[in-house]
This record gives sequence, C-alpha cells and structure tokens, in this order.
Amino acid sequence: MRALEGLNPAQREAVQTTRGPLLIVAGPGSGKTRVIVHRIAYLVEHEGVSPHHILAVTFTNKAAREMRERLEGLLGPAGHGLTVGTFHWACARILRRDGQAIGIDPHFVIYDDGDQVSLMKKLLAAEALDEKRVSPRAVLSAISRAKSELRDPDAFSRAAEGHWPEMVAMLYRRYQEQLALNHALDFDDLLIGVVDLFKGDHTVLTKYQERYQYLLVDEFQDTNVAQYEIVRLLGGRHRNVCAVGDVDQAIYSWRAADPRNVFHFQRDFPEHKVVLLEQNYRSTQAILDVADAVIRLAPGRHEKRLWTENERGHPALLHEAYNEGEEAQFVVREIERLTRDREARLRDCAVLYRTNAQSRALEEALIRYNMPYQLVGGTRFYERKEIKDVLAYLRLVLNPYDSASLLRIINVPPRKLGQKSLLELERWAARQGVSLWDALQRMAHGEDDAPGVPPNPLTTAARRACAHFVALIEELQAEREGLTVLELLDLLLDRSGYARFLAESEDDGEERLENLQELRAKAAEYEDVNPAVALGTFLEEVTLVQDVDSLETGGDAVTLMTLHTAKGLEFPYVFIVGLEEGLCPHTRSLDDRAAMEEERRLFFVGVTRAMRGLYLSYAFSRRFYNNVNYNTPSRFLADIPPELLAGGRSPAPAVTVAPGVGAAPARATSRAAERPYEPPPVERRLPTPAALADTVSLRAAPAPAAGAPQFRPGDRVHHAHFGDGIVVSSQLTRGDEEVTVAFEGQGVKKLSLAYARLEPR
DNA sequence: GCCTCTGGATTTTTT
DNA sequence: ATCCAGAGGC
Repeated sequence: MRALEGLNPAQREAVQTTRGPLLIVAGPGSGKTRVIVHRIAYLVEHEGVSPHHILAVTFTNKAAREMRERLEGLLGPAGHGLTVGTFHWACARILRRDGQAIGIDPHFVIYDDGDQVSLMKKLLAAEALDEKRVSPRAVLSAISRAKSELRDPDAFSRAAEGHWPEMVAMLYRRYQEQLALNHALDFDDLLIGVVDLFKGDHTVLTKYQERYQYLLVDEFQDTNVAQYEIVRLLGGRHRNVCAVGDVDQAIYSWRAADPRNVFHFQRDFPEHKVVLLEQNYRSTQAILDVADAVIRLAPGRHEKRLWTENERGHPALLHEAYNEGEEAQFVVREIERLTRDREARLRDCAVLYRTNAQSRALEEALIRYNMPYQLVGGTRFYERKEIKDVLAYLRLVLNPYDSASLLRIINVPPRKLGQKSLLELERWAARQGVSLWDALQRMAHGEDDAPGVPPNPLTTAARRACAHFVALIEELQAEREGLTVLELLDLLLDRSGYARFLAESEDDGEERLENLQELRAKAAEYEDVNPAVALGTFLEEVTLVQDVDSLETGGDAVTLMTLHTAKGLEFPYVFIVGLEEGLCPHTRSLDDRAAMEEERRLFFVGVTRAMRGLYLSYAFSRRFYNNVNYNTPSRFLADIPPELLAGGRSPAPAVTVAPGVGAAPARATSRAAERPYEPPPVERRLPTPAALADTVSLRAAPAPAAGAPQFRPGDRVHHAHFGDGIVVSSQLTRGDEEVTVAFEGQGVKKLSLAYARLEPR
C-alpha cells in the first residue's frame, strides 16, 4: 500500500481513520502535509472514494499549490477530479454556480483591497467625513471583522453604542449597498455568501454535502467564524471532516481567525478522534530546542513536546549587526559562504522578516553581490496601476455594473472627463436610481431626454466622450465570445488607446508596458479554457491568487518573505532578521497581551521553518523612513538560553560585526550538513571572490593586486542589471574593489567588483 | 480639463 | 523614500 509507506504509527492512524470526524494536532515539521496527501491517496486508492467527492481546503494559495503538486506525484491521473484550493477560491466557485439562489450575479466581481479602499473613500466623502480623521482602512477593517464573525449590518447596528461603532454601522450598511449595486463581493462576502446560501437553501446545501463527502481543512487554527460555519454545514451530513491544525502556530487573529474553532469542532463533532503528531522530521535538535524555549513561555498552552530523532546539529547563530545594511551584508556573505562550501544551494536559503518593508535592504545587498533571489509577496504585481487599469477594462466587459472599475478607467487614457463631469454623472445616475453604466448607456443611446428623466447635466463634449466610452465597452463585449482572453486583451489595449497612452508617457511607460507583457503571458495560459468561462476564470484567478511571482521558476535563488508567508514551508537554512523590539515583536503589539502572544507564535513559526541551520539577527540601528531608530534586541532572544546560541561564533562562521572590527571566526566547526549538498549547477552565478576565499583574514589579507583599482572616476561602464553608467568613485578594500557608479536612469549604486560583473565600455 | 507642485502620511501580517 | 490628495496655474 503506497499510501502507507514510510509513515510512523501516529501518521498511519491519521491516514487510515477515514470515517467520521478527525482532529489532527500537528506540530511543526511533523509531516502534516504528508499525512494529508497520503490520506487523500488512501481514500482514493484503498477505499475507492471518487476524487470527485473530496474537498481539501487550505489557507493560502501557496499551500494549495503545493498540495496539488504532491497529490499529482502520488496519485497521478487517478487523482483527477480532486478539489484543492483556498477557502475563498472554493467559495467563489460555489457562488458562481449557485449564488443566484440568493441574488448573486454569476458575473460578480471580487473587490480586492484597493477596490475596497476607493469605495470606502467615496462613501466617506458622500457622508462629508474627512478621510484624514476617519481612516478608510480602519472602517474597512472593522467591517471585515464583523463580516468574519457573520454579523450583518443589522446585527452590527443593534450592538453599536457610541460614536465610532454607530458610524461604522452606517458605513457598513452603505458599503454593502454599494457592493450590491456594483454586482461586487469583497473577500469576506465570498465566505458569507456561501454560509447564507447553505443556510437559506436546503437543496443547495444537500447538493454540496453529497458532492463533498470528504472534507480536509488545513491550518484549522486559522479559520474564522464564517469559515468554521462553512465546514460545520458542509460536513454536517457525512461527518467525514478532517481538521488539521496547531494552536501554537495561530498567527492570523488580526484577520479574525479564531483558534477556538478547534474546540468548537470538538464540541460540534463529539464523536471525533484525535491524533497527535509530535515527532519532528524537519529540524535538528538544536533548532527544536530554540523553538521549544520560545513557545514554552506562551501562556495557557497544553504542554506539548516536540521531539526528533535527528542529530543535534549546530547551535543557532545570533548576530548583532550595526544597521540594516550590515545585517543584510551578513546574510548575503553567509549565504555566499554556504554555497561556496557546497553546504547549500541558494534555493536552500530563506530570509524571513516581520514586515515587507524590510526586504529592501536585503534586496540591495543581494543585487550588489549579484546573487539571484526571489521575493515572495511585497508589492504585488496585480496592484500595479497599469495592471489594475487593464483588468478594470476586462472586468467591465464581463460586468459593466462594476462602477469601481468603470470610474477607474473611464478617463484612462484621458478622454477629457474630469472630476467635475464624473461627479455630475454619478449624481445624475443616483437621482434616477440606476447604475453608472445604465446612465451612461441611456446617454449614449440618446434616451436621456425621456420624460421623467432628470436633465442631463453634462456638456456636449462630455456626453460625446461618454458615448465613445460606451461604444468601446460594447464593442469589446460583442467581441468577447469569439476571442481568447489574450486576443481580447490585445484588442482592448489597441482600441482603448491604452497601449499608445503608455508608450507615449515619458518616464516609466516602458517598464509598465513590460509589466503588461507579463499579464499577456498570464492571459495566454487561458487559451485552452472553455471560452465561455475563460475570461471569468482569468479575472478570478488574478484577484484571488495575488502572488504571481511565486511561480517557482526552478532557478536557483534565495527566498525572501515575511514570517507570515513562511508558514507551512521549510528551508535547510533560515535567517530571521530584524529581531528587535518594535519590529518583532511589532510596535502595534506591545500594549496588547494577546497580540504579543501572537508575536511569539510568529517567531516560533519562523524558527521551526529551519531544517539544519538557523541564523538570528538584530541591528543596533535601523533606518525607518526618514529617521534612524535604535532598538533593543527582541525580548524573544532573551528567552533562549545562551547555551543554545552561538553568539558571534558560528557553525558557519561569518563576518565582522562592523566593517573592520571583526573577530576572526572559527572555521573548524563548520561542517553543518549531515549529507553534503550536490555541488551547485555547472554554471555558477557566484564567482568565488578572492576577498572571502579565506575567512580568517578578513582584516589583514593584502589585496592581491594592491593599489591598482580597475576602475577610476569618469570611466564608462556597463552592468547587466543596471545598464550603462559612469564611475563616481572606486575604493580598494582587502582584495576587493568597491565601485560607486552612477547609472543612467537607475541612480547611484555601490558595487562590489568581486561579485558584480562590471565591464568597461 | 490637465499638469505640476507641495505637504502629509505611510509600514504588520493576507484572502 | 515614495505615494497620494488637494491647490494653483495654464
């Protein structure tokens, strides 16, 4: 039985308990994903359950993707028909199919963060509220929390006491009205919609209960009330619900996740079994000791001991950096050493941080050292203006009632429809009680002077512009059915004049066009999808799956991401940077006990990502936006017994604390790998630099060609990444040469010649 | 209506 | 540092 191969007794039990509710309590690295995947394989291969009847929901797209891949590997074509995806994705699918029963347009759009904010700003303006006094995001987050707890505007209103709650209640109501008018749902509505649907329509509920007879929910501790309700309803009939979770890894309470759902599950499915997975296969004992020291201080937790049969390994290394730049340099140099010693490939290394803003210093260092990296998350591709603009056009083609999209692009490229005209238009539509699109159509088709219609306030020029716009959208709508997504995209770029508009915009038009190329590439993937649903599927994917760049190009690169994003992943070598008070734990958690506990769990999650090497670092000073902060080391570091840390010394010895001040590191302890890595690929991106060839002599090594800089100020040079530039200055440093170059249009960069390929021109 | 300038805020984490 | 809203000039 392939599905049971290589499993320990607990894992085996989890796999074989297929009937009835099951709670799997899975510590980090305990083979959780493996168990889920094998359990599904066991259901299909051994119990003869049709994949069609199995639904596995995860929390993030990344997790869903990984699970799908692993299932494919294990089951192959036999796994065809499995449903694996995030909660939001699965709900969107259900609502597209059956949402009409509760009045949801099958062509609904999903409003992302940006759409929500602009809608809320409009509402605030309409209520004469100053958005500087009432933050749109704060209101939205209050609404989101209410929605996650399944409190509708009425319930919210009833409970509201005081200025702020009453105002939020009013805005909540208006917000929902607007969404309905736009045929739009926000992320929370996807979940609520399914709950309403299931509760309101017994036939539909039964249909889905019969369809998904086997339910698996990963990261159960991160479900919110709405998500739990979906699980409870869907699994209520066949009761084959497998919940997998670990309250020690609950890090999403800010998104209204409620770890108490684990207890609710036990209450609502009293016949459930519990399986504990405690053996860790991921990390060395040394790393687990650190993890345990951190998490054991979390109050009110079940004493749960992680243990492993893995070797002890090397102690974690704690590094104090002078500032964020030096911290980044420490990381990069250490990764360079690991790869040079063939202990690791770049893809074995991950750098984790608390906030996305911290990635910048790391990126700068990585670029300077010419080290390939992959940034996960951060400024998302689909949040770029040009992408959002073009997507807004596509959304309008499918659902012209989406006035957020309409207003976004009705004057992009400029059609001489300014704020004033648009405001008049909105008022005019509101007075008639119709959507913007209806109003525009009336105008364009000359039906705006019918009796009972208020006089059209727009100027002749503005009316003509509107008519033009309506004709454009109608043309695209007419063409849609006969075209692939890519063809439609290209048609739109041409007819709307958007492509020309970008090409002619002086500064960054070129870069934006390039981004559009990426969107075209994405659209091309939908060539084989049924044309009737291709556009809808495409739009849904880009809204729900926002991390386009985690496509795992297969290349060898260092991974950069936040601690949150790292959950569920593992890496042989993990660097956690910025371990300072105010950052990790974050300032916003300092005065909130529960939030502080979550910060601890977050750090715990980070530590337990590491398989064989763990590096912790903090910086003495850190630049925020304008000013420099001096933070004390994170309180979590103090919770780790000193003997578990190699402070300053390293299993993989490193670099000076501040330039020129370093202690010579001890090389002798450095064989961290229990099985050596494959040497890096033939084509090595990292030339072994003379400067670091001998770590012992960081300070004293004389430059090989002392006193002869390769570049002088004024030299014209070329760099693969930055293009052409002129040398500003050059400095010899212990065998290396640091060249400061002013690049055309890229600004001034400091490059290390040992890494960067800088060519004279 | 459109462009440019200025002052203020912005950064926690994600579907 | 960078993005955005509002003001003012063309």
